[in-house]
Amino acid sequence: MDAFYASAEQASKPSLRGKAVVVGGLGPRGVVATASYEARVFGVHSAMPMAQARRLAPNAAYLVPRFGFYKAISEQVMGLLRELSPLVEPLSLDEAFVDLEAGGAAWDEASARLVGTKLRADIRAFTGLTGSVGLAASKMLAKIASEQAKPDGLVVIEPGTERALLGPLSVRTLPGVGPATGDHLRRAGIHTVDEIVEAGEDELVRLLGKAHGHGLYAMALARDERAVVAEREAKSVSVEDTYDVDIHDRVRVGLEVQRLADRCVRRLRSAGLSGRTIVLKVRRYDFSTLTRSETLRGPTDDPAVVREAALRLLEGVDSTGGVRLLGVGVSGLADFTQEDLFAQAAGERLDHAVEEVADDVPAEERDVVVERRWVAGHDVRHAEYGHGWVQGSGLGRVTVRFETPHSEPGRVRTFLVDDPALESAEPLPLVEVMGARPCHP
DNA sequence: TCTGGGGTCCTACAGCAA
DNA sequence: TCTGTTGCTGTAGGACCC
Repeated sequence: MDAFYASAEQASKPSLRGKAVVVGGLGPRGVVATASYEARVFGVHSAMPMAQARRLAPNAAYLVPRFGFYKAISEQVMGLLRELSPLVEPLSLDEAFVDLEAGGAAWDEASARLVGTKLRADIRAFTGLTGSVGLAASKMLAKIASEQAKPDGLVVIEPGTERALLGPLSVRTLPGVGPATGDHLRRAGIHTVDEIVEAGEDELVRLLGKAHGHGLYAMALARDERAVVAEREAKSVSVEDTYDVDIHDRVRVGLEVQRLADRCVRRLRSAGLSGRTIVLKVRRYDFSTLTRSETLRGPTDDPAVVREAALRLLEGVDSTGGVRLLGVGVSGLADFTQEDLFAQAAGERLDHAVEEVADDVPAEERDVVVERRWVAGHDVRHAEYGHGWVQGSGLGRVTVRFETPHSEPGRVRTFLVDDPALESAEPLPLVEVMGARPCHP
């Protein structure tokens, strides 16, 4: 999907169409998740600090991501993909590999092109959004093709043309080459894929280590035999929070760690999992990050056990100077819990306590309900004016733009934050209900 | 007002056991 | 019995991806 979160917001809010839209964390330490193509013109891009984005594009619309909304759209798209083949490997909410051969949907370039074209039309019809398709003989090449196809396009890499196409491209095009590896290669005088091939496999292994070296050399030769894997089992579950202001108080750090442990366990349980290794993550005031882990004798999904392990790990961490991020994770997962009867009985008592303490709402969203009731970008309904979305709030006021995915750009009105006529609302479907699979986020 | 959140995979090293 | 090798497990950190 092209600039997925931002496009979904533009489809949902007519007044934002054709405008610069930036979706991401709006707090003092937020980063950009997605920038619309209009915002990219100003130099705004993913992973950029939000503060920098605001300097570059002060007039863009800044919105908090609505994952539930995006997930509903994503499920529709994934449904369309599964009609093509049982082998669909989602990479994220907005990207997936499909093995067209396995589905019998395509067997040569012409049929593949036809399938891709129809898919793009279907995505547009069912979601109102545009997606790009890359068609090639391997995952790596399909990915590169889809990048080249963006936005709103289709690119086929024909068999036999792969090496010539890859050769002049930057090493950064290859999957697995990020900033660090890119720099490493650059210092060795290797800038393009061709130069990787020229350097030779031994040199690459010397530079990057065994696994990475062999892997990258194969990729440079366009050799990629990785299969499309439909069902991937999770290997770890984790939660983390970055705080608006560094935490110095050791007691508060301990409380936050316990909260995170509880949240992590709730996620673990809702996935029907338990795990053996508890991981504590701490990012200090200077952005240095450390992890501490402890492996238990058997897997657990007991909140008290995870909390205590996380606190033990915290004891060995120096937090002088303050911490900006805390995280708790569980790995070594099993799809069962292996506890004796006594532990289970004790666990049940404690679980009860946990569930009363907090529902499964992340801290930011809880704040939203309690303190900042109106979140920029979220849908609302007004008794008199109908459906709209929060454009901004502050100083006891909330500004709402009244429009729906199918209306003209709407008008803006301002209310008191506690106006009884105003209530939060669910997102409206992006495509008017028709046919068998209406978009119903 | 610098730098999110949720993951995966790889490497290196220490300790232990065969 | 001592020593060296090998392989596994646990731990920590780094890179990468969306």
